[in-house]
Amino acid sequence: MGKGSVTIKDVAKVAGVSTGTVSYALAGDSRINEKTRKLVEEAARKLNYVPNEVGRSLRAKKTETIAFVIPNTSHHVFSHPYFLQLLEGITEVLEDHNYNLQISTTPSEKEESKAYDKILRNRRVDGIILSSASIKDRNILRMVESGFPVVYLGKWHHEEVLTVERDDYGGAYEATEHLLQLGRRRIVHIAGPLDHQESIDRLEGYKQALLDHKVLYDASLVIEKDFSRNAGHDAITELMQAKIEFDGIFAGNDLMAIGALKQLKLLNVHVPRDVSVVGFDDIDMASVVSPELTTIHQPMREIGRMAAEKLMAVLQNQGVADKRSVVGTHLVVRESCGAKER
Amino acid sequence: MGKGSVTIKDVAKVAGVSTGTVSYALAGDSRINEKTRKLVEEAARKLNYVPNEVGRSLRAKKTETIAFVIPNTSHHVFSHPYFLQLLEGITEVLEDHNYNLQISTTPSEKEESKAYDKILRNRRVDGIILSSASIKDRNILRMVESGFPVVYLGKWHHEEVLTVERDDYGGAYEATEHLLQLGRRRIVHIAGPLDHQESIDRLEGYKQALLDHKVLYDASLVIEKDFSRNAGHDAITELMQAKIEFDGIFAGNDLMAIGALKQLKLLNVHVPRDVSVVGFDDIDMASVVSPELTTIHQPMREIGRMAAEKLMAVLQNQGVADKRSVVGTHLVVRESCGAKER
DNA sequence: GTGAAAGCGCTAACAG
DNA sequence: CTGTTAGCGCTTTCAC
Repeated sequence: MGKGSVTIKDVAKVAGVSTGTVSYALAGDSRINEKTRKLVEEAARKLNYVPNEVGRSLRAKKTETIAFVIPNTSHHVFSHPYFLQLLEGITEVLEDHNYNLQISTTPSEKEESKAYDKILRNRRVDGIILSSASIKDRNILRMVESGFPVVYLGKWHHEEVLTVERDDYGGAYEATEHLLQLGRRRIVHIAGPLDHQESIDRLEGYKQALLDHKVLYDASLVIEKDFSRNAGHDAITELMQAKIEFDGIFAGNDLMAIGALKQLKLLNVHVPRDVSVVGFDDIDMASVVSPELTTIHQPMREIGRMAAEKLMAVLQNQGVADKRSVVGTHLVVRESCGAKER
Repeated sequence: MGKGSVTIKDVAKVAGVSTGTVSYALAGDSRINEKTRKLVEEAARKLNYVPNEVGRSLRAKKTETIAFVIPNTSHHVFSHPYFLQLLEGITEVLEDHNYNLQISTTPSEKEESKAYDKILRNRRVDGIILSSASIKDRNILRMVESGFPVVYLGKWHHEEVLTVERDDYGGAYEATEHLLQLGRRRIVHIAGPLDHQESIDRLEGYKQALLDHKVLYDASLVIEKDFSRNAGHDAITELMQAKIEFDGIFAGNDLMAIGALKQLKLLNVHVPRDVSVVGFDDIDMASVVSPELTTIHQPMREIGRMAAEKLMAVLQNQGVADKRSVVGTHLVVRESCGAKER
């Protein structure tokens, strides 16, 4: 436990060899004599030597660290429960590969451009997993198309970009169809922000399901909100005030569905008798609310895993099988739709 | 956009000065002539120069990165919703200080010792925030008392260690007292793992409240579980099978309380009429379950902020005012205790 | 006010 | 087989 940290020089001195030999010995290079290797290992152990990763990184030009980048205000993303699952999936894979994970939020809107640039070029990380963002975000564009190893969590219009996508369209279609099959015809869609691709796709899935079931699309039934619980709450209030009739709700995510559920209860609208509700995400909360929320399940942890695996493959030059991966979603029928009562 | 990344040398060449001058100029050192500074800045901008942080770190012997270390299986911690709030608080502060955040999980039990050592000595981070862990964990001990800048999230027996603590004892006392004041006398405590200090303290608070209200402590009413939703569920099942009577439950955390709530409903035990339930944490879920969960609020985001602030103070040699910080908790009365019906 | 050069800790090419 | 050494990119003395 000396004062400064112990370096390879210290080990070399104690073992009575050169630093180069220490480096080779500790790396298990076959050229090093068995005896010397033991000697070096002994010295390293005695001194409690841990290689300085910064020196190593500078030399190797890689850090064995990747960043999970969260665009825009961190607050927004952190409020989403599925973020944890994503993180869990990512860390699992990184552990296997002995990689480190850095969480990067981008400070303020204004500084975003600079912030992204820094992440890309300061060499602190070897690659990034990029959480999905507004399609208007020019910085995302630059990041994704910079050539820097990036895996984007969402759909991207360019074939060469590595992505892990959910089937937003298909999930929305299934959710809406489920409501239609239950006999619902006036189905509200509480959409997420429509500058987000996932929101657009979910809206499209909703529309297509209506079309296929010969139900006229009514724009007044679609209401754009911001993915928060309050948003679901507000959506109901607004619909009621506008005296818009509806017998079903397909919410763009579970939080909004849960907000809606609560407000409906407050207004004495019975779910699922009067209104059937379906969400999207299948967060933990969905199974504890009452009535329990019927929703579209997304395997977020698996998505995290896949993204990390894909990035690892690139960084280790293994080549990725599919640039695009689409993970399936499926309907989880609980109580809020009324299907179980039939 | 040359092939390799642009270094300080490139900038120096273009600006027609030495690398030292570039470094000074970009740092805004007053010794550099205004004109030269402009020249350098211009060159840097033109080349899109971003300093290599690894080189900088090696030289400065600091990385401006801290680690948030999560002991044991990551899965366990990731399943706790408050983790996000903690993370949010930490990142907020780090952003202000331009520090990076690394999430470090410790792989397997077996490897823990080595893993901790690496974190401490590989120089990839300047300091760590350490999530609370089992009191039996010897590695935590070593980390905390290694002299490396550490802020521990929880109580520590040694005065010199920096901590941010919740008032587990006080919160538990308040929760239990609330149940007592509602006339409950057979109060079950579903405790968290008792090798965790917070679980011990909550149990102590529970006991003391009983004592102060002259209610005999009955060990058969205390049941040790693992903080998960299933655990709450199981606890109820076991109590019922053992035919133990109770009219109140103080759960060691919200997840267990929510699990218990669900199982009680299944068994047609009415909450709060037959049994009053109080949780601990005040996670988001607590306000969406039905009945809504009365619980002890903990400001996790604030705790994250404080921990990060404290670590920043140490790393920037500002000296910390209080080595120990204890943040208050308070009771949030909702529906599961029955107080609102009076 | 600026340049030259040392050196942070490490690895790998080159010599021997 | 092992030692010597250059150099990753940066900052900061030390000269001039």
